[in-house]
Amino acid sequence: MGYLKTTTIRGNDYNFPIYLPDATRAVARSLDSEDLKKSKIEGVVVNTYHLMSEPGTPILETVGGVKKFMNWDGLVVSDSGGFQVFSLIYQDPKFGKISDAEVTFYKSSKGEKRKYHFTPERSIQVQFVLGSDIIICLDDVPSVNAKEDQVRLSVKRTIEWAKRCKEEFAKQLQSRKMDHKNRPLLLAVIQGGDFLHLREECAQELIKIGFDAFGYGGFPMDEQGNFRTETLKFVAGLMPDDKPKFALGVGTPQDIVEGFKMGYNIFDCVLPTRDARHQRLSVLSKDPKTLDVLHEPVFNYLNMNREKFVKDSGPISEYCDCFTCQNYSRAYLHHLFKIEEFTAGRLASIHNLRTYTKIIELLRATLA
RNA sequence: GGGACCGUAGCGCAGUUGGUUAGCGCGUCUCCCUGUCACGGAGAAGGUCGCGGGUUCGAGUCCCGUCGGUCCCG
Repeated sequence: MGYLKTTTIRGNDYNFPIYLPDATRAVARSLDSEDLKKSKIEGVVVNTYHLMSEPGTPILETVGGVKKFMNWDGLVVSDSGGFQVFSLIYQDPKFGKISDAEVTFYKSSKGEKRKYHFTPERSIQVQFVLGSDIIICLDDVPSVNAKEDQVRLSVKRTIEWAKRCKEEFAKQLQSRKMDHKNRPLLLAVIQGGDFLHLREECAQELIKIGFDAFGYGGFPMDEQGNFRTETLKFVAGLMPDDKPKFALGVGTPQDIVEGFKMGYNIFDCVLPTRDARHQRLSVLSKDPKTLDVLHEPVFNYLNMNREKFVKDSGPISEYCDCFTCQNYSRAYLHHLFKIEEFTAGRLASIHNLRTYTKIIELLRATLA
């Protein structure tokens, strides 16, 4: 037993750990697929909920799936949409309602109101249309302040739905004539909040059903904003070591290092791209050649909206080899942000993502 | 030489018939963002209202003077 260093999906090999930015609506905001490659990104996470409402499954089917749609030949993981649906509905019931059978949600955009029926089966079907490499089971994501009783129900529902997802997954494989060589992986999410016995129960049941990979579900941060170290570590320990462990929604570069130490293989997070658009840049704490990634703080934040950068002709980070740092100055980026030019978010995102992939490279090097 | 308008926070401006600790936008400075309804959110600092008189219980607001600026007519 040990850390899973690689996996093969549909004939392609992927190295672990891996960080995947969120391309929720089939685009990592402000970036195109070439930009992602510039940042050495190897895969993305798209979102079933968002893509089934826009552009919708008929169009995705016509264009031949997400990879062709966004001209991306890297790894594609599709999130089930559970996180969105539940966080919206728990936040305000006007967004929809939840029953054991299905989730009904109302989406209004540009004055148009539409009603969707979302089931575990439907989520899987749509994910096959998306053509993703890793399909995630629809799960029940309890709200941050949920009491134990509510969390227990969410675990129960998550298990039930995972079962239904697996059945639908098998049907899809059969009707699409997919075998173990060209089929996607099916990942189940372990819920249970901070109640470790519920996490344990959830993991055991899901393992019993049998999945290709497992994910940590829920919010990786507690209400005080602290990384849920204890829970994350415990949940990683519940997962089989020979299958990919996905820490959903994690995290800062430092969180990813911590997650890696716990045994997680896959990470996705909106932070680097959202931060970039909000002028918060991640920079390596020191020269990666001398950085002890496992034992030293790996990064610092740099806010580009500072007057002091007006005349700063240096790169964002002297240790960074990204497209932005090789070609543009802090002064230029500061200027672009000041005039609210979209290119600012793009160049900043390219940099932040490269910081993430650089840390990933350092983590991989520790496995060799 | 005559006339009009304007001087209020670093910048651009509001300030109603004079009424408690003078507002707004931008900027500045903090802080926040973790399976993206997120090209955003929260907060703070900063002004003896050009200057000097006067009227009034009370003046950024009214009156006189003065300095500075913009424009128009000679």
